Amino acid sequence: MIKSSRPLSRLTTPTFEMEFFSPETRPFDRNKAIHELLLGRKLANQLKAALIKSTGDDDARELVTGIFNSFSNTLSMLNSAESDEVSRFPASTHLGSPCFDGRKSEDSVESCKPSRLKSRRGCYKRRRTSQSRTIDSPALVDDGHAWRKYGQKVILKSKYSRNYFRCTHKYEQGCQAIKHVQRIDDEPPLYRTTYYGHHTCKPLLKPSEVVLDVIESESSKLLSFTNHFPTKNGGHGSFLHQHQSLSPDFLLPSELSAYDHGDVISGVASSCTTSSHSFGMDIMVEMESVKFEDDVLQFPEFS
DNA sequence: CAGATTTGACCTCA
DNA sequence: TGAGGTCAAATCTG
Repeated sequence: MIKSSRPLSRLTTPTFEMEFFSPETRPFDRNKAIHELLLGRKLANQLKAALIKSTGDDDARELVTGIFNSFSNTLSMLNSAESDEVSRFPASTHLGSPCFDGRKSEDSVESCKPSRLKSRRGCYKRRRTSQSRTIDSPALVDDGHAWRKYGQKVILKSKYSRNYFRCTHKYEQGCQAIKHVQRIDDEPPLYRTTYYGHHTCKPLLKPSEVVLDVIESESSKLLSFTNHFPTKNGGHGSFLHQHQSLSPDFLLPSELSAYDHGDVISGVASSCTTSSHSFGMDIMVEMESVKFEDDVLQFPEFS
């Protein structure tokens, strides 16, 4: 049988890629952006210190503090693609629905529906007042997770359609994380990503491994771990904000120079803690704040 | 051919 | 009742 050609409507409908990856809005270099933000924050902090010393002007100090916090918040957004601030579905959602069984079982859905049309009745519930976390960004940010698009919808009074994504591992591992992405502005381009649920899927690498990425510049060095790693209390480590309060006792010796972009470090981050920002996300930590002992990453401030 | 995307239909809820 | 969220068949892609 000859396959029917693609309907005209599909040809005329802008694809997600066309809509989101126009030349002026192609994905940006996330690491560079993070580095620039860190640099900005550092400079704001220096300015604040200088102001305190010289003028003591409260207004100026407040302004600089605001700038500093703004940098921190943006960094936090970039790093916590998935945080535990991210929503939970209501207990009844999906898990409580008659058809939820972690699916992949397209068959299992089948099992709970006598006929195709009736089948969907009651098989899913709309999220209601579940918490969510929204990030606005000038470009699409790769949050390090594998997403699969499952829908697209024209939104009333909105120029751009909303795109719906679920975790690729939804059916294999029952991961309930989803996100909605919508372009909300033209000039400058602005994308709103709303995350619901959190990733419960396992990382791609072995739990004892993290991929190290070294971001380097004249003023500072950063380590970026592009995978999860386990913590003492069974969670996953994260280093949002905390590295601001590091003890200088742990200034990094030469060990780190032995590691380079993309290195895989075997071992366990033995002493990091989970915080309100603590799972399933990329981890950025200032180079000076970690050290290696017997190839084990040490995060002293959490010991 | 398996996995991803598209898109119309269906469903829930305000 | 209709806007928005999800499903799933059809289609595409690597």
